[in-house]
Amino acid sequence: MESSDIKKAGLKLTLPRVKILEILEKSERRHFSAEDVYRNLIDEGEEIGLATVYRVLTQFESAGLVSRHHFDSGHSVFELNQGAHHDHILCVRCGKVDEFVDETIEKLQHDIAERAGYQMTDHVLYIYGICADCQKDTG
Amino acid sequence: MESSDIKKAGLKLTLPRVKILEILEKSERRHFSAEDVYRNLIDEGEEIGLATVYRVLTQFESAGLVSRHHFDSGHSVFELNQGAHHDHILCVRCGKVDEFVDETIEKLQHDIAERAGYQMTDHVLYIYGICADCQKDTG
DNA sequence: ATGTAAATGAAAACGCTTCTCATTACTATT
DNA sequence: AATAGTAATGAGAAGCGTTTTCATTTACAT
Repeated sequence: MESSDIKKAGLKLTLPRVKILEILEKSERRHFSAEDVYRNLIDEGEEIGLATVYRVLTQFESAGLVSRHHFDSGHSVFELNQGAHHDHILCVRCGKVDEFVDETIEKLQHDIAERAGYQMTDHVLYIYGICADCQKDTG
Repeated sequence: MESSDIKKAGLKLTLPRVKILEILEKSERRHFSAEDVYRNLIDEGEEIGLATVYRVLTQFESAGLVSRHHFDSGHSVFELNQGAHHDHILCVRCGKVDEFVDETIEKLQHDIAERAGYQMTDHVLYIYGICADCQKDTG
């Protein structure tokens, strides 16, 4: 994933787009809200508007560079598309996000869709729970 | 499910609550947005505010009478809790909602949570696709 | 009947996201 | 390197679903 991907997506190479892609790539974090990205930009001294962040993230999504998730219903979370497909498991206490893959579940979903007469286009699987750390904290 | 369930939930028996529960019960529809419920009330000549609809649905959710889903990220969808747990498969063209249960997936989710050190509290599984009817319509 | 706390309706506020529009910047062409 | 033409940007307003506020009304225990 590099700036050339921006051009491949048919988007002009502009500072906001390059900076936003950099933030998604360089951070050890993997999941960002638009606000998260915006604050990172401000911290780096970049004067990029929140509207632009939303626009660029949406364009990146259309281009297949990032995925958008709706973990908790309140706001969107963006994640750079790298590595294979995976689902998410989230801590309802601390907000931690882990990832997992289960081939059996993947296959079963296709089977279910087929049996129901649907041509499957996508799926969403979130597991919510209390992570190991949070279980220790409050019993 | 009857009005007595409202009392059991520790809620006073009021006209808005009774009417809303009625709508959820009587309709052949199973999934309602707050707006859907509100419009049904208006159509029946009830002068109940949208704020009340939201409040009552939220209370019903806390009481375990209804479940709230976030199918498409835009708005919440409510469903009366009756029958067993099930997941949803949705048509991205016409918005149809079907339901399914898969014990294997249910079990695998628990296993995954356990393996990741999480104490599972909930899960969300939505399959998106094009339903049989919509496949016919546009090929 | 009566008192008290809970519930309601209307409107305002809210948080996240998108839109508007005047200005700026990128890229292709000369 | 200069220019033209289109796309991208920033700031603020608007949009949308939802929640809150607050004065008024209602249900329920006494």
